Amino acid sequence: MEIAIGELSRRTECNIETIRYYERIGLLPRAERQGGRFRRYGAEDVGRLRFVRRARQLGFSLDDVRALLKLAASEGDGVREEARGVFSAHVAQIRAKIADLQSLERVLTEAIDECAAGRRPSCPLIEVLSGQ
Amino acid sequence: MEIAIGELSRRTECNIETIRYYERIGLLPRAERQGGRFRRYGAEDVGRLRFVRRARQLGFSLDDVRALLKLAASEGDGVREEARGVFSAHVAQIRAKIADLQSLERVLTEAIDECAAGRRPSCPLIEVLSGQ
DNA sequence: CTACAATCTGTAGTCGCTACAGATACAAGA
DNA sequence: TCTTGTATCTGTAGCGACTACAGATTGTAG
Repeated sequence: MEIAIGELSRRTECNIETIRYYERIGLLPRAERQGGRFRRYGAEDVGRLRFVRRARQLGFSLDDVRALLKLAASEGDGVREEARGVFSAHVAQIRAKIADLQSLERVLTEAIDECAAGRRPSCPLIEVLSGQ
Repeated sequence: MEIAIGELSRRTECNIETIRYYERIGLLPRAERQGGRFRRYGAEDVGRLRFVRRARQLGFSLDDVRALLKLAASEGDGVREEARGVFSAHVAQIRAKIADLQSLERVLTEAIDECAAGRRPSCPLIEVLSGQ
């Protein structure tokens, strides 16, 4: 199986420009060129890029993805622990982000409710921003 | 009251570079210069920049902040409704983001638990990324 | 007089793409 | 044969919201 970049893009649902970008930053290995010009890919490349896309969908940074690719390629007892480390750290970040957003939501919702109540002479939304 | 940029930075807890950036992109008005060189600020500038920083802490984009600044400066019946529109749209975005992150959290946590259970021969974390 | 802090302008870097411009190669249709 | 269209190529610039310099200049304290 030998496919061009357009076909790889279709199969992985990854933008062509993004594929070239990943190659440029060294996340993907440099693709072989047909006639020194056109990139050619095989089954392994499809798998690797799908892996990358899936990790990105799960919110991992490209640096994380790099580490995970390495782990996926290596074997041994340490792999599980290391992968668990990357995943746990990521989940911790996500939880922190969720907590942040929830407290934002609370403040904003309260201000909107206050505004809807319409008791105040000036707009409570603007007041929230103007300070305590 | 006439203060320099360093003092403004201290009073608003906003980076000096960021203040200059805000001026450059037209979010803040161009500051008067003392001797044609050093920026000078007054009480109104402190208030405005605090407003901006508070809005940013609440997650509003700079474009939103621009709109909110305009609303805060204007008077009339429309202000409340317009402010409510900006706030509601923002809350909706935050809720969507929270939902996204929660579903990420679920997927990741399940994978980690599966890994901890240790029933599988290969690492479930890597498998999650490798696709079904 | 000298040292140091504060300020100035302008530019480049961050992250993860995305969108061009302009060149080149190849196949199908008139 | 010529034209049209598609696919690819490289290289660069843009997004948002800063942040971090370099290198110049000015103000203040000892």
